[in-house]
Amino acid sequence: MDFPENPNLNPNCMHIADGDPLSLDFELSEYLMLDDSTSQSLASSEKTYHVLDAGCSGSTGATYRNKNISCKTGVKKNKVDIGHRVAFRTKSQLEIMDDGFKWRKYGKKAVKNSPNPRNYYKCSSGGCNVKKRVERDREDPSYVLTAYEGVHNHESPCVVYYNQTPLMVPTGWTLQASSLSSSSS
DNA sequence: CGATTTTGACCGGCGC
DNA sequence: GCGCCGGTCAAAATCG
Repeated sequence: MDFPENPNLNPNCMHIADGDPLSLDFELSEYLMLDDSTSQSLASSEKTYHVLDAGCSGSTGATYRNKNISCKTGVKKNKVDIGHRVAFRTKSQLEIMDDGFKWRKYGKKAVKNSPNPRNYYKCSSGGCNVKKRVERDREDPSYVLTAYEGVHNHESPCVVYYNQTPLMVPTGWTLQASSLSSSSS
């Protein structure tokens, strides 16, 4: 898989602080790796995801066509290709998941596909233009769809690195292989 | 008092 | 060309 900038540093990994206040019960049901080179071609509301098998070290699984989280304006020709996109679905009451970075909300939008508003966050660290998009699953309001865009070029404010582990799983998270059938209640 | 959130306006791309 | 839609901006409000 591609973690081009920082081999040690997962682009969007969860940095779990010790004694993390995350006591809520959410389970990561899907971890989706968005290959940007393929997403260039998206012109409709369908998008191709590469499923990253949870618990398996960074292997791209089969492509997965289902949701339409993302949209057309993800990559602008005039803008710098931030290159890295990760989306995953999390079962959680709260959509604000503390992944160790500081996020500043900069927008909220009601999207057509979903009855739920979508929130836009930016990494509040200067020079780091990683963005994050959070919305509730339209079919499962108990799930939260989170999409990261870009790679952090700095360390997390509360750094706890688990080197060479592609996916950080806080204690209490239940990872599931990326099959929809097993992810639902 | 600085940082963050809120919220409506604005902008650009795309389909018709 | 126009309208729709998603994404971003920015001023005001709020919070710590």
